[in-house]
Amino acid sequence: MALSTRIKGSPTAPRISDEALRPFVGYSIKRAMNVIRADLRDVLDPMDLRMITFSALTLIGDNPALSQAQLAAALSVERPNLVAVIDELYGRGLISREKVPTDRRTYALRLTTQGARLLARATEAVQAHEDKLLEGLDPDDLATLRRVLADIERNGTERS
Amino acid sequence: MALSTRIKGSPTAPRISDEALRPFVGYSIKRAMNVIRADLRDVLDPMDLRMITFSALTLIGDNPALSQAQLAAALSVERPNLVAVIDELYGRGLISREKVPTDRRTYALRLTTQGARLLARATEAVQAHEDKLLEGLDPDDLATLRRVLADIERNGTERS
DNA sequence: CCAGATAGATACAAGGTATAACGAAGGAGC
DNA sequence: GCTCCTTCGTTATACCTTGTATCTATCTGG
Repeated sequence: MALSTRIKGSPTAPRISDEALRPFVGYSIKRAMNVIRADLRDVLDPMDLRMITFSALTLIGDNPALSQAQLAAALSVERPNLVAVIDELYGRGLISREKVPTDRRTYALRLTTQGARLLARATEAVQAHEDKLLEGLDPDDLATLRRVLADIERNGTERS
Repeated sequence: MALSTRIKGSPTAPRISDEALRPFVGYSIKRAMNVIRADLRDVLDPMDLRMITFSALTLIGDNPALSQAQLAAALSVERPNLVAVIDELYGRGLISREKVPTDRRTYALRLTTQGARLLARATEAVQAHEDKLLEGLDPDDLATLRRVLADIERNGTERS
């Protein structure tokens, strides 16, 4: 890819190499992530969803009655950053917030039928996006990818 | 589904599963990237560098006299977003900007001796950060990781 | 009951990314 | 020479993401 970094149609500007950064795995991960985010944004935009709102919907659907703190921990985001997300989902009628009698500080989050319906549509769209992005890749390589990424995440969080 | 096993005596809220998101490779990439960014930030902060300024310094060092547009293309960032970066590096005396006589629109970017010195220090620190993060991982798996990430990036950029 | 911890919220700061549009300059074709 | 179009660096803007400090209400353990 370093050699194919082209400048659109420009005859004067020669291609520049980013080989000096390629040895860093973080650089490759970042570039791949940027591509995924841009593509995913196009996929979720028509449904007025973002990465974080889609992720939140998915986890709420899979873990009914969870609290915001639990959701934040599962998504590895700070609690304050979830407030606006929950507000938005609640305001759009996609989730419900029930007071929990045993702990009056927390809310129990659940999908509404509307939320479940949107989530189903979004999940299908995101799956199609991934299928295209991973088209032609070896399943064994993808398994290795997942495993190594998990190892990196663990290596980084354990030592903090 | 999720196995949110509530332990009665647990003082804190039970852990929630994110298994519903794990099938998406993008999710794993994002989580790994978050860990890397946080760790890299701690590494670069003492040198007053960010990911983007470090990357820019590296490419300028490896491709002397390149222009901002070439740098932006190589880093896959939009040209406007590079202006502040170049301004900062120039203002700190880490790079030079020479007018190019053959094209008076562009600047030729080069490292100053000070910039080269800082880059050497930073590169060493970043390499140490990566070594720790990739500690214990199989070299073949890492090679696969790089290859698959490059494939994903190509898959995503080709189809735009 | 009290001290400390936790849940949700508010405010704020800093980065990252994308787009539109501008003036200056270059290039191709006539 | 002289259009027409493109590219370069730039400004302004908007939105998203992430993190920290702080507040309150509430819970929990001693």
